[in-house]
Amino acid sequence: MNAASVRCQGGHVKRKEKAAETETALMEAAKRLFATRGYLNTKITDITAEAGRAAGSFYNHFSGKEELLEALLADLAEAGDATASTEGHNPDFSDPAAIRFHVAGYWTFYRENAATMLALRQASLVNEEFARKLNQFTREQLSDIAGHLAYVRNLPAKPEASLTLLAATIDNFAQLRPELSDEEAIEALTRFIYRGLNGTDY
Amino acid sequence: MNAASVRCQGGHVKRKEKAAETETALMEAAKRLFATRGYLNTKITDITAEAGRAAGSFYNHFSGKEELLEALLADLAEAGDATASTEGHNPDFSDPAAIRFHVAGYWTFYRENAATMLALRQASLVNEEFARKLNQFTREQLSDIAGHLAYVRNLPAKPEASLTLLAATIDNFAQLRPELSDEEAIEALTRFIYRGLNGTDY
DNA sequence: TGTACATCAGTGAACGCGCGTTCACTGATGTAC
DNA sequence: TGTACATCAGTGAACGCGCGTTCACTGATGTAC
Repeated sequence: MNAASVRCQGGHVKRKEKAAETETALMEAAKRLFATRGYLNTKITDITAEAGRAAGSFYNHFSGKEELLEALLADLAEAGDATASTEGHNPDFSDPAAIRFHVAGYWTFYRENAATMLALRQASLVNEEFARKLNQFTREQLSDIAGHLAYVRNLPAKPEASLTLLAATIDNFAQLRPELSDEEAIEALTRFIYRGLNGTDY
Repeated sequence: MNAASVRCQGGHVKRKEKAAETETALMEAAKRLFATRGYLNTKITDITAEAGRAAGSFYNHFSGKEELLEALLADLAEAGDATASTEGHNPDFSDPAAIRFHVAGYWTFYRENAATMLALRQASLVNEEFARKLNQFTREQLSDIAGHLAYVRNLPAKPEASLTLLAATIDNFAQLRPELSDEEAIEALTRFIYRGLNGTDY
């Protein structure tokens, strides 16, 4: 019955499989709890209970909650890279469509990984190390976009500052979760950012 | 020598005075610590030590760290109201000067109360109650501005959403503390927001 | 004004809760021969 | 293939640290007469 107790031909695979199952079970359980009660309010024993394992089992896989979050961040970075690299996208930020494309990409990325994003933000407040890592991650995500600003003729400020303005807007707007549908939110952000960067409407 | 041991004519004032002194000493100590190590990382015994009092003294004044933060929030609200009410300001957000005025006001307010703002944000992550209170406070601060949007002919989105865009931008930009002087930051924000709201440059 | 008692702010050692972390143990899986 | 031993993932009770919170005590201040 139990999948983990089925013998498979090759031998010496099942033990690692079982361990891997437990590890992902812990990570998934953690994400679920982070989403509802946040990273800081989630205890290690909450995670093991949610995953249906004993408390001690946690330490077979992670040295602590921080290491689990690092694993989630690694997944996030992978997902982020995957999204970014599959794009043969339009980099011309004087074209509203290009901005809309990027806004939509960020929006859905944030939506799909909200639990981990929230956890990272919370961890950053308490842990210097995570503040650095999250900062680094954000900068990597933005590096792609930095180049796109070169297409804009009349930026509102220095390129560096303009990029920060763009990031600040979209990032905080996503966190505030205004009472708008995804489409409305993406449209509002696109228009505001397009205007802010270009100084004209479309 | 010690101010608290000087007898004053009226009698029965000194005891309350001393208590008040200790209370403000605790609040000031807390703000200092919140600014450097954050609200969540600051222990009650850290605060009493920083204020030069015994641990037990804390509970003569506050039932816990939350209540101390509420007191800081009350001060903040007072300061916010004072700033807002002294203004006979220009409400026309189709005029860049009006936007600049408000941006500058928020910017310096945030700068002067950074410790409490940070503490509130951190507390909100862990404590539902504070999330509501901070939200309420922000909405009060914004209520003034909501009216100013009526002067704008061609908003980027529904008034409600436009207001959130404005708030998201300025708020997160302040938190990110870009490497700009105050003047540059205010100018960059003003221009970006003016454009975003009006759809034109100035 | 003086004396005796009451009250209050402040003290700091001690208590105890919550939770992270350990560790001896179990049973299943893998390995050696 | 079978047997005996080794290894490993998982268990959960127990331990102990950190820190919030209490409380009996002190000395100063206020009050009553």
